[in-house]
Amino acid sequence: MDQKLADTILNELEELILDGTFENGERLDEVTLAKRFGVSRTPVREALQKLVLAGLVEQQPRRGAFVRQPGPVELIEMFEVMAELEASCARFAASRISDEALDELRAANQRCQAAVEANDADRYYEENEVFHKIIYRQSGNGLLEQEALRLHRRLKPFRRVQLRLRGRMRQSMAEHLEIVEALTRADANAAAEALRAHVAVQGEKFHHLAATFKTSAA
Amino acid sequence: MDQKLADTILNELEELILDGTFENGERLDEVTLAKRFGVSRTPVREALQKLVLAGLVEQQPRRGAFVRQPGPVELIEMFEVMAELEASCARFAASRISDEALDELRAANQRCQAAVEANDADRYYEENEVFHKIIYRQSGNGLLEQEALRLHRRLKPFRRVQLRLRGRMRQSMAEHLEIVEALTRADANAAAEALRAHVAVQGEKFHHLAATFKTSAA
DNA sequence: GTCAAACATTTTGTATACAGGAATGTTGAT
DNA sequence: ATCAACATTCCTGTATACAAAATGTTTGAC
Repeated sequence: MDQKLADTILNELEELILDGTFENGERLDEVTLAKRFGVSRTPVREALQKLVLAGLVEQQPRRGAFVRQPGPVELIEMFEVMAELEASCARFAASRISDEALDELRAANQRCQAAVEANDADRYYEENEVFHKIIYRQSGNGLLEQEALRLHRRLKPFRRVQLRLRGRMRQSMAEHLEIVEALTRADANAAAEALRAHVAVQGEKFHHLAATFKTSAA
Repeated sequence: MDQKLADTILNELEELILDGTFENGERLDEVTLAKRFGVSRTPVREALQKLVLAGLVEQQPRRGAFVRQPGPVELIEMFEVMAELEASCARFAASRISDEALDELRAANQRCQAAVEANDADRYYEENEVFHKIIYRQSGNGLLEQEALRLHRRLKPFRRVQLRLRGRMRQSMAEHLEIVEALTRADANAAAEALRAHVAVQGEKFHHLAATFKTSAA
């Protein structure tokens, strides 16, 4: 039924960090967490180790583990890499995508369109995710797919924000259509370029938004 | 001075796996490893967890940890992703590389040339690594650099083999020159394309070599 | 009053002890 | 002889105990 205790702790902790429940530099005390989850320190330590590997937590020897929310620079870097990874997925997918997957892509896109017309940002967000994940999968490269999913997940909280921008959903839709078209033509370069631009715009929009929001220091 | 025990174990284990000291499906018994390294099970477990995250070890719940050498399919996938990552590095580096780094690149290339003329494969291998790592760094994206370094390291044992092929060093050199030229012109697409091809060829050569070597099953 | 040193406290890192599940071997029946 | 059920044993996962290091506090000297 349930997996290892350490894994459940890992998931919960990850959620708590991504949700922003834990502040940025906040210290993650092992015994406190252990008590909070009602387990011993051992599974907590395991979870922390993995979070370090995932980049969510920084560990200083003999000092402890600290939440490590990405700063502006790292966010830009993550969006840049995301754009490159997705471009690569599109490049491969252009020659490898199946007809069924192309249909699924179009279907997802139509659901996106419906969400735009209903002005349903949540719905759009969900279907957009489906759209992108199909392309990851259709890269035909399991490793690339994994890496893309990993970073996608990491960027989730930040990507969501930029949909609030006026007209962003509509623009995003147009970009989707261009991507599908390029994939249909099996034009690897065009597909890669379209997806790269699509994601890069997300990064820029987010950056813009963050700049307007924050008056606090970096 | 010395880091955590668990980290040294991690490094040693990683080395042993990459060196092929441990067979593919080989089981990694915790107590055996603990005795071998003269420590308790705790740091060994930590190291194993991290190796799982790194993809070198597979863990089945309540069953144990097993060495997970990549099969032919995964190797191809890794080389493909490596090519894409390096292409991305080149793309960014084209506009971000410093003049000093360009000089270093040319210098490394000259040392490569010297190694070719001396027919010194080991020397070439080393300088080639320097060459590539400069480009990773000059992508100006720390995350991308890290990812590239990670996969580079993972592919190390497999990349080395293909240098044995007749004329490969000379061909590789020519490709290096093309890369440097594109970077000098700040031509992002050309640089990306050149590096992608350069790495892809490595993958193909390796694949070719593996096919001729192995009569054993996959 | 301030600075420094020693001590106490807290917390990480490691070792060991304990519990439950999986695999293997044995025994009995058909 | 083969198969199945059971018992034993081994190993993983978790808890706890111990050691060392770092931080904070108190006390004493200047």
